[in-house]
Amino acid sequence: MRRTKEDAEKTKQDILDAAVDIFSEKGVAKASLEQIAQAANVTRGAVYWHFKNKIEIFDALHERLHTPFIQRILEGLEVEHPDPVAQLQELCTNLLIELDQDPQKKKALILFLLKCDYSGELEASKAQYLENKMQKLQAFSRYFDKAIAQGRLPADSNPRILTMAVSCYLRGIVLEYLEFPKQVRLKDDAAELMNFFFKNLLGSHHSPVPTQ
Amino acid sequence: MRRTKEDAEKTKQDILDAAVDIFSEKGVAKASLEQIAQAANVTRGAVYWHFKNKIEIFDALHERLHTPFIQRILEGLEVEHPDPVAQLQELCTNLLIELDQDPQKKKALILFLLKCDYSGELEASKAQYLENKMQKLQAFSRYFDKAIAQGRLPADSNPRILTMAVSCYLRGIVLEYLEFPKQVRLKDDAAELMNFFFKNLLGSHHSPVPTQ
DNA sequence: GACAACATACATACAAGAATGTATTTTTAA
DNA sequence: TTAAAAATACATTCTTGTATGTATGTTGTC
Repeated sequence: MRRTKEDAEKTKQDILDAAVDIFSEKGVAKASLEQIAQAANVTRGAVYWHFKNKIEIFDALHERLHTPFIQRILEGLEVEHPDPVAQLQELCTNLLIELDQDPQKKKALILFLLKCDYSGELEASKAQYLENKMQKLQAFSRYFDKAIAQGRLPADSNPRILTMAVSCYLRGIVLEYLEFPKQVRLKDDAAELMNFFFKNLLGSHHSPVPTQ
Repeated sequence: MRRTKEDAEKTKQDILDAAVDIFSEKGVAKASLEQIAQAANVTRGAVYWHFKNKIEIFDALHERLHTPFIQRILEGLEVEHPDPVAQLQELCTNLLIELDQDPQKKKALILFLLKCDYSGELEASKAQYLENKMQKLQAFSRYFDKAIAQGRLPADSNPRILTMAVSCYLRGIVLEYLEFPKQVRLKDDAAELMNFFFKNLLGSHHSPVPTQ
């Protein structure tokens, strides 16, 4: 059933969309290509035409999620902002609130944080995953570097620890939210959670010395 | 090949130990009982004698890990301590440092946090998992309740948010550590990470009014 | 205290289902 | 007409659960 190029591209996206559903429903390991094909209203033949195997589908989804996310963090670094730490706080809060409002993103994140493990078949994908994580950490770190250059952070603050702390805290919140949405209502709690965390770092401009 | 009761118990523990290894190597979903049996130097017959199926093995491991953990948190509540929040901070720090020093516990945690998903076959286990998590949250919360009763927390602090925040932060730290031990060196960083987090809550005894 | 009678602790063998990858067709756009 | 975009068919591989075999500990009984 030869289709036009646009049809083919749509089929491919249908397969990816179906994969998100099936993966997050059954878990990546237990999801079969037959199930994905059915959910996309095609046969396994179509799936194998567009993708080499399950791993390639997974990697494609991973990219589709991560690219806009890292872009978002980097964008903030371009903009001028009086207080980089406050900016980072806003960014984190907004990311959480937007997550709460975007079911698509939510499903994809559930998949990558809860429904997959990087053992065995996905081990090769782990390298890419780590690469992405490093990008994220570096981007976070640059917010703190900016703040330090502006003398806006307490003298005793350690940017490496701060970066790690933010990253861990965010990950923990997202996980708890995805797993137990009834307990963690991001819509209401995101701002307060972030506020508590950043309280230490704001306001008390220890040494408001201009750069240099 | 009837063995004595002690032999049988040892076999059972061997199977559980092997299961930890195989599960964390291949992931729970992809691990086969044949692989576990081989790692334990028995046949699948022995495995099926001691456990109904893979899920029962998983549940047994889960219990073996969680029971001492929750016990540990509850113990702290029995002891008298001048500052419950400082006590909680110590507890968290210690838990992290001990984790770094206990390869067995580490492997088990990797399994439950990174190598399994609760879709499909493990869905029934999720209820138990949630039950355990609730116990943990309540225990954490009781530390803050104590502190509030003693007037040792800032007036504007919200115990629900605090509990959530601690829980998320801990989870994030443990995850990042297990996944990237090279980046997060708990031995060196645990105290500082915890210190940063609790800084807000200590020292500034807003209203040191005795109970009532 | 010896010896049936039974239960336990496994090992082995087998049948059935599911999933994968590939080979082969079919249809139709270019 | 030829080659892309699938559908279909097939062989193979894994796993699982269960059924069955069997050797040995254990227990009650005389």
